[in-house]
Amino acid sequence: MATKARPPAAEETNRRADIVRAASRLFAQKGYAATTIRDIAGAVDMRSGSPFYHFKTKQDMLRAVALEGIGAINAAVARAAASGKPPRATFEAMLRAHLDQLLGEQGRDFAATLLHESRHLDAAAQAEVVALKDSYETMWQKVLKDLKQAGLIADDSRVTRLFLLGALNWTVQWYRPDGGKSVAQIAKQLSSLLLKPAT
Amino acid sequence: MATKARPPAAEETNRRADIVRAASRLFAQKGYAATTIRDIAGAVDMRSGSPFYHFKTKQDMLRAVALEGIGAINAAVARAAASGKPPRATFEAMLRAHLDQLLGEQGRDFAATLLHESRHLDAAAQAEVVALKDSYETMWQKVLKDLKQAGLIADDSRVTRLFLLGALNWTVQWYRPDGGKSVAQIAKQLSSLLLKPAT
DNA sequence: CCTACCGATCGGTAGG
DNA sequence: CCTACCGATCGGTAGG
Repeated sequence: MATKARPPAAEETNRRADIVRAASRLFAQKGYAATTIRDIAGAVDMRSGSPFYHFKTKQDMLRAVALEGIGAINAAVARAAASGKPPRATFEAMLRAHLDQLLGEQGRDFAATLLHESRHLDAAAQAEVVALKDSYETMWQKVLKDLKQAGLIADDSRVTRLFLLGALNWTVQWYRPDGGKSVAQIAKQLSSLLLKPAT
Repeated sequence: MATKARPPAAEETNRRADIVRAASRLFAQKGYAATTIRDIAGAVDMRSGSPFYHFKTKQDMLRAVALEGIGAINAAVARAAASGKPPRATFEAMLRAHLDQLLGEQGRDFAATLLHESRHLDAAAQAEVVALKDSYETMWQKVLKDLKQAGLIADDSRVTRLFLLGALNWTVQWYRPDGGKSVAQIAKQLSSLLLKPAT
């Protein structure tokens, strides 16, 4: 009787992923509370009762979206942070990675849900997200320290980091993909604003 | 028959203001969609039907909160902008004024609702808010120009302004009044981060 | 994953 | 401003 939990069939995980993606878009657009199970079901051509075959509650869907959001940002920025380049180049690569997740087609609905709807998570899920966010911020703390040691920034305190993340996360409110600015340009501009010019 | 609209009695406007204040707190805490008319009524000791004596719809309450929010920020920052001091001092006074509205007890629920719930406004009300926001941003555009002419900042472009407002508005997410930092200290720190040191 | 459904709750209203 | 109420909608479930 050495039964292990059977790995889910490909179709099953696909349908589940479909639901999560549809939920991320609707949560990002209308907000969690204003999004209906029927909205989500309709977006993936199911009837209203069927999403509950994949998720126990609506909150579990939000949890899945938020965790995928912070997970993707974490992974992308971690990759940039580990590039082994000098501080300024590493910093700019991290800015690009973060903005790619927030503004790019792949991640933006997950990121927007993470940023704006996390308060609707229950306490347990909120704690999960906070833990991942903390480890995320540690990466920024580290580059800021490196930048300071390289003499590229005057202050690497907590508040500086929060200003930086604020400027980054606020782009969600105003960035339009058709606005003529690329993510790379925006990253470069923020870097110039914060760091001393390369002499 | 020269009847003018009778000015509302003091009690009437007080009760209305009570509702708006209670709504601002609940919208800020739980979000617009998750806040119930019964929540609001209960917070001002009314029965569930009574708020509709003062407002036609729930959306009208949101509109009142949002307009009061942007109005208060606008007024406070305009006062600071008109101080006639040199650019750096004016800039710092504007930072303090903005942060006072976002983080101070008076304005924070209105500001949070404005920042996070405006998408639930109908198109007409949204246009009203956007118009006020535009005129608000113009004030920042002007100081940034003055700062550049004074050689205190390298770039006064639109994106710089949006980074600045992002750093400011994001404070709502992390600032705790009991955290040991005053609004004035935070304003000073942001000013130092963005402007060249006074030589 | 669908059908059929339930109890709860919601924004809003009529009449006083 | 309250009482009493309405139709609509919501998250979730039983049974297949």
